[in-house]
Amino acid sequence: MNAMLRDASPPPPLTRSVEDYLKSIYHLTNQGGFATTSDIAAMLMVAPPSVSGMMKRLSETGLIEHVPYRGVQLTAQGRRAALQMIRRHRVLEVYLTHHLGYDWDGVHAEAERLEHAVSDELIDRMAGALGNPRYDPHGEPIPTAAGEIEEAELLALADASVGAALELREVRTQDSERLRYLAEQGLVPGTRLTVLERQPFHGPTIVRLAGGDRVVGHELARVLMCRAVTP
Amino acid sequence: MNAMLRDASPPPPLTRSVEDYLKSIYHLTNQGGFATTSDIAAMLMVAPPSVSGMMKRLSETGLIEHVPYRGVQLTAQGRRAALQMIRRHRVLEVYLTHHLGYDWDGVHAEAERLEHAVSDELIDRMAGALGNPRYDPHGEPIPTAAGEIEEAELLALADASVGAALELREVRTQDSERLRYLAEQGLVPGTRLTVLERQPFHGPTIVRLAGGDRVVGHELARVLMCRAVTP
DNA sequence: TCGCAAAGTTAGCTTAGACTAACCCACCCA
DNA sequence: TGGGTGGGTTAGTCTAAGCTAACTTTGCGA
Repeated sequence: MNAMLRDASPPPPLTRSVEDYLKSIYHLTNQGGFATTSDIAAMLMVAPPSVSGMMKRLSETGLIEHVPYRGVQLTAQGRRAALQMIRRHRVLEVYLTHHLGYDWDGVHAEAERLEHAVSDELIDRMAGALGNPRYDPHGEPIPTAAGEIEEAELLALADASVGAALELREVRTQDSERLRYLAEQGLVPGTRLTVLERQPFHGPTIVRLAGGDRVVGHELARVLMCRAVTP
Repeated sequence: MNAMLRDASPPPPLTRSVEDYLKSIYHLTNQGGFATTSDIAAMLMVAPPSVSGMMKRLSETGLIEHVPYRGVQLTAQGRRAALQMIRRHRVLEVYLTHHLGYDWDGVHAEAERLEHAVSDELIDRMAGALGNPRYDPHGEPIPTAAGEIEEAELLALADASVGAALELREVRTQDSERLRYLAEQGLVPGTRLTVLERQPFHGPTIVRLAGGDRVVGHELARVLMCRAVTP
């Protein structure tokens, strides 16, 4: 209605829903490109028209860029908000595992709810109590309070060539059973490994760790994200 | 509609708003009697008709007993839910002060938001890490996980008779300035004191602590809740 | 005891965010 | 090149929870 008034009011705080949408869009566009309506809908378990409606509101408030029938991308402002949520989530995951005895695999749901309620002050205090960790328990980088995030060149173990020396950096699943199994096998972020062999036709990858050799099926090898290292 | 269906579905989780209303009603009816619409409205900073609307819903779901134009009281079920919220709030306050460096007076707002997002498991872990404390930083009793709360016979310092030997148990204010001032004076939960003198006409109360004598104005003496002790 | 002020309630509107049903656009393939 | 088909959007409904305006009830005090 009135341009003066429009710009005068401070930006309202984001709702829980908006925070969730921004986070999803960040994850879906992380490798570049657009996030589609149906991908967002699947990730948040809502119906596609709910996403269309939210996309309209978010692009009106300048958090995303929406190309109808194509998809959406975050604006700089939207990206900043998404990274803040990701920082909250990952700091919470580290804090809950290190200080309150949560398992690597049970911490996600708790953090998912808390990330909408914590203040930045509390997150910074938790991070401080942990010595400002750079990675969460899954190995994913934690954005700084200033909104910087490490962009690592990662490749899935399933795509690594035989002979490569790697450090396992991220485990891209939240599934408890898979996480527990991988931890038993010694496959946690930080582990060094060498690719010994790969069977064809989506067969397993055989790797050598400090603790011995492991046979990793194709499905799991696709979620084990690694960084090349010099042996 | 259908009695079979009505009882078959599990009770839906309470919304944030409902949790806040139940907590307010608990506090307002703690000394017995009814909570009135306008008291609840003032405590939650909403308009009275919003309260009337919510009272209707809450009595339909069996959480409160509503006597129109008179007020409301919690049912057993409502009281259980309210005590759970109070446990969450108070455990959070202790945890944030003891483990994350929050001040006695700055912790309330953070706990107010977190109490709606934490799981009971997290609260129990926090309580365990603290050695299952019985009182929060204000001296208020923490309900157990089973929903039991200590009902203490407390009297305000302003009402205590001269010569009485007391233990300060609760400080019934959330105001930062007052809390800071009282802490400086050594007036925190657990402090032992003797009433030396009281000036008439709402004048100050003079008390003796281990650390010396203090003059406490009437306004503050009304929020300092004490328990009689044998000297 | 009667009237009026204060308190409580009802009626009706708003917003966020979900849903279903129905319609539209883009693109692949024959 | 022109259908289909599948994914995206629009239209319209629902619920929770807030609001204001208009009403009813209660109970105090003249």
